[in-house]
Amino acid sequence: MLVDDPCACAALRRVTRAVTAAYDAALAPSGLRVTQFSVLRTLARLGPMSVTRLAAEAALDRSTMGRNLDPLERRGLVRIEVGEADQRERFAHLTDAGTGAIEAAMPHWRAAQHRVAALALPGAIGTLTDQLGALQGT
Amino acid sequence: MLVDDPCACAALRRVTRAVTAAYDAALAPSGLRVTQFSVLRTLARLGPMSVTRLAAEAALDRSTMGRNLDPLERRGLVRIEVGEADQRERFAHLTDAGTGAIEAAMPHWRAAQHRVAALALPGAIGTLTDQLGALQGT
DNA sequence: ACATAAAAAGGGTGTATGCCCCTTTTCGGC
DNA sequence: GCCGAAAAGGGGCATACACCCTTTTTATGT
Repeated sequence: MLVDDPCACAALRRVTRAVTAAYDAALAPSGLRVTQFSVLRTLARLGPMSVTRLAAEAALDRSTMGRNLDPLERRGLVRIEVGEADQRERFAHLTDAGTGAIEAAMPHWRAAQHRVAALALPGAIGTLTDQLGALQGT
Repeated sequence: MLVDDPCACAALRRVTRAVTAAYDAALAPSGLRVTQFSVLRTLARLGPMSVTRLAAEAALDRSTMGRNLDPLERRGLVRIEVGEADQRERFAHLTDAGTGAIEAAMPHWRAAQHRVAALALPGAIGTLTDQLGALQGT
């Protein structure tokens, strides 16, 4: 029945779990997961924005991003405010505590980045991301 | 603060979400998700085995694999039985319906494999998996 | 033989992810 | 200026994932 070929998706999911675990372990002292760190970093890079925009930046479902913000808001790292111009929008703002959390986490994140870079050929992940980016929104 | 370098983990998670969505869409006619298809395929390849062994094969947490089996058992694709020699073990068996589900899903899965292979350099995912496999169990 | 260590699984909790439906609010055409 | 379409979000549902702690069962050492 030819079921012995490796599944590209299963392989990718597997390696992603391993990499996520490595980043989460590295970031543990900061109390952030890599997913949460990424959200904070996006807000630091691009400034306050709506949940929809934040979800689009991360290529995540809107409702997923909304829920991912919950623990960050509970911990006071992010503040959610009703949009001024458009009252439907909820704007996510990085708080001072959020900025501090990023700064505290940065060295641990960089350590994880270097650990992964030491294992994978430079640009391997970037190349894959670019090539498979075509699947986005399929 | 140097927050502009792309996060390898975030990039990997993102591309994995896209690939998973593509496989899930391709497999939709069969009513299986790629995660479920992978579990069934492992059972077809290696025969009945305990939850712990199945989790180890997939490099997944034991409790996660236990819960992933629930929907498959509910749909009658997998049967869970208490181990004969070791009564602590729960053996997962592929049912006839499970075998049929794999066969029905195979052409859709192959289509997804080809679609991904057409976008990514051959072996790119395999190479990455091998290189980053060192993170396993860190 | 018995006490203890170790393994297998289950349940609880928390996060991550996406879909669908519903309400609120805005926008566009007329 | 009104009315329907479209967008933003929330809540419900289901899956995916991992950690902890507990219970059951097996293995081990003396």
